[in-house]
Amino acid sequence: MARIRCYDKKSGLKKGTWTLEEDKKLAAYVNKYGCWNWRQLPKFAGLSRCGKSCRLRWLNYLRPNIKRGNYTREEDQIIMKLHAEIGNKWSAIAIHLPGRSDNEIKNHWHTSLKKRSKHELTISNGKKREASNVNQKSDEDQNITPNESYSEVSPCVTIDQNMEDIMDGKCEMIQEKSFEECIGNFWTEPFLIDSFNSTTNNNTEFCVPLEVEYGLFISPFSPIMCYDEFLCS
DNA sequence: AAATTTGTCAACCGCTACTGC
DNA sequence: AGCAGTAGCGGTTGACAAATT
Repeated sequence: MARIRCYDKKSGLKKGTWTLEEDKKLAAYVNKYGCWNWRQLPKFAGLSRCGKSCRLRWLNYLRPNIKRGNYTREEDQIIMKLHAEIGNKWSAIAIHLPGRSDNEIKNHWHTSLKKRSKHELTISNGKKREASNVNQKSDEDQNITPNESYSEVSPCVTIDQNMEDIMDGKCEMIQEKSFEECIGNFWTEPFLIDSFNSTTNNNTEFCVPLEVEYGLFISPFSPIMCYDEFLCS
């Protein structure tokens, strides 16, 4: 859902919906240098956003292999099961659903699963009370309320295609690979510096802090590599 | 066709945890 | 131990679209 774009007059920072241009800047910057410091990052990436906003946008929308679209029955079952066990620990639940962000899972819970969960609980309690010998429907039937169905194959799409659009096809993006498979490609070149003080990527000029510029920053996903090593490689 | 209600979900906000000094 | 800066989490908001009246 798009939000009206606006500026926070106090901080001068932009709020609301992210534009394609902003997505491009953020994705290109994080792809190249990693998230070395979310608070400082927007300044260096040329974004008028707060670090929190950038972090959220990256984690929920731009990071590689993020899934979008309908949830599979299996995913729903996992969410409901884990929620029954651990409650609103969305980040913990998200660990069990690769490609889904905690925010998305939380939204999905509030919009569909909560109701369904209550519905199932009611049915389950009713059946217990009745203790009838009526033929029970299969678990599958019980788990799906009318008008709801799941496709055999997940209709989910990863964000990769969207990222391709975002990067306008000019930046090498990961496609059709799991995040684990991609980690190498994705993070192995965080220090490809076009120039010492700035770097240009798709008409986007970045500023880079010295720590990052000289390879002192260590991406959590990349092997340790200092600038000297980079030169030697 | 217009008005109203409901559902969805991106994004914001406030709080806590963690880390380094 | 205390403080400051930062990251991460979960609750909430609000814009928009779809459904309903």
